Amino acid sequence: MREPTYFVLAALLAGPLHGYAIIKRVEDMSGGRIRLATGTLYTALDRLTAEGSVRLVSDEIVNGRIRRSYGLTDAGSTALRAEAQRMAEAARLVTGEPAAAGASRLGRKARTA
Amino acid sequence: MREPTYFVLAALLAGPLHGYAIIKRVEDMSGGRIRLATGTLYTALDRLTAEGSVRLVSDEIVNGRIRRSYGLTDAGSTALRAEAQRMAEAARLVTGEPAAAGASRLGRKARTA
DNA sequence: GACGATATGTCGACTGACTACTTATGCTGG
DNA sequence: CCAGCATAAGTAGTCAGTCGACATATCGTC
Repeated sequence: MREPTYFVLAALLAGPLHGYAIIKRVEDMSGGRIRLATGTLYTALDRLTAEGSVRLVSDEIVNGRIRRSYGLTDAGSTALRAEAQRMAEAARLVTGEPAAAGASRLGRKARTA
Repeated sequence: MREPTYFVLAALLAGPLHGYAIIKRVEDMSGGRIRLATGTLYTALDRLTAEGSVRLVSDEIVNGRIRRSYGLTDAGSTALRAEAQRMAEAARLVTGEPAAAGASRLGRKARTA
């Protein structure tokens, strides 16, 4: 899973949002670092919907225009948490920080560089 | 940076390795989860060399065949650590774990979303 | 001598992200 | 009053990176 996809799912953790709101939320969550282009967002939403990580939760008409809200499915939530675990472990390999609880003896930073 | 690229750099953290050794090291580091295809590895090494994250450190002849060893450059090491930081932060958004080491002495800040 | 491990490398296909563009409304300032 | 910005949803074309398959070569072993 690549970063934009990950952040789209993460943005929906707290509840369903519509497209534009996802863009804003991701920008906020990432400290302004990640700015999803609409092309990235909507193709990602289509893909995530097709694979069952996300689902369309509402289809309202606001000001004469459609507003689609997307939410995480159980599968999406599970996939997101699994991905977060993988990322944390991968990061630990480099940062040398031990796992918070139940640390598996991953070698600390090697002295030899 | 995508996962295979990240692991190639991470494998070189402890010192230079040749191509096949990188594949084995990555498999080991990731608990068998990541198996680099040779196509992925050698194109990644070419790309990383071109962008200055990796450099060819030796060109030995072993058993009549060339063996190329690659090592991290300072730029590569910096990029890798920066990436690990980003990944750790992104993971934290989902896992909800606070920053592990170094956070304790700062004293807990008020809840920042 | 066939096969698996070691070892390096190329090529074409595929996925996902990016840039750029389109359409449309509401609000605000000059 | 209309220019420009924020909001809002999308499409099309392109590009980068990964992957599977293939090619080649040596060494040990069965």
